Amino acid sequence: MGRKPCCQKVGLKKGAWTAEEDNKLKNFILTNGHCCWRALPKLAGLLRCGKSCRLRWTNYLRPDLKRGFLSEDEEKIVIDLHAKLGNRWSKIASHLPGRTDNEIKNHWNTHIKKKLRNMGIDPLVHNPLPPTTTTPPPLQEQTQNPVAGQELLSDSVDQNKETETSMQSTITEGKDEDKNMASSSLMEVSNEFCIDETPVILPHEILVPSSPSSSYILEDLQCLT
DNA sequence: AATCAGGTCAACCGCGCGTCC
DNA sequence: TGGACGCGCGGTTGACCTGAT
Repeated sequence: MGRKPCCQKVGLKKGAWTAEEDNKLKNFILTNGHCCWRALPKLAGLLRCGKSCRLRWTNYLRPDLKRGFLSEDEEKIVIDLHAKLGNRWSKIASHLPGRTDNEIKNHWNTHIKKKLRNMGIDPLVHNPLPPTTTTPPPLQEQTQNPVAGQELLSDSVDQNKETETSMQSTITEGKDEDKNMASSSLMEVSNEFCIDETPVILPHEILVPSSPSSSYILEDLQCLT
C-alpha cells in the first residue's frame, strides 16, 4: 500500500544533535510536555522529525536518565528478564528506572552477550553452550525456535523450581514465552556468574539502591498475566 | 607517529500495533 | 469494517574512540 514516510524528509536535519537543538527540545518539553511528537519539532522550532525528537528525548535528554555502566545488579536483572522476555528491550528497560531500551540493547550486544559466551551460556536462549570442539553450527535455528532449546532444559528446570516458581509461575503471556523456561538454565549457571568479569563499579557510580529486581519483576510479570 | 582493527554507542530505518474516523 | 495515522519497538548502521602493532 505504500506507507507515508513518518515525516517530510526534505529539509529535515539528520545525524548528531547539537547542543542548541538539545536545549530547544529539552526546554520545550519541560515547559509544554510532549503532546504529539509529530507536531513537536515544528512547535519547538526544530528541523527534525518527531521520531528523531522522541528518540533523543527518551534516550538522552530525559532528566531522570542514569548514565554510565549498568551495575552488576542491573545486569543480572537484564539477563534474567531477557531469559523470560527475549529481546523486548523496552519491557526490560521498564524494570530499570533511568535506563533506556536503547542503552540496554547496546549493553546487551556489546557486554553481556560476550560475557555470557565466556561463561559458556548461549545468550540467545540462555542454554549452556555445547562443548566447542568445532565451530558452532550456524545459528542452529536457536533464534527461531527457542522452544527447542527449552525442551532440552527440562532437567534443569526441576532443579531450579524453587527459585523459579515465584516468578515463572506468573508468566502466562504469549504462546512461546509462557513456555520459556530458558531462564532456568540461566539460574542454574548464574550461580557461577563471575563478578571478576564485570567492570568494577565504584560506589559513586551506583546511583540506585540495588534491590529493585524482584519487586519490579513481579510487578511486571503480574501485568503480563 | 601512523595505521589498523575492534569495540562502543547514538541515531536511523522499517515494521507492527493500537486508535481513530 | 477497513483504511489512515501516529507511536513505539527492535534491528541495524555508521561515526567515533581506544588499544594494539
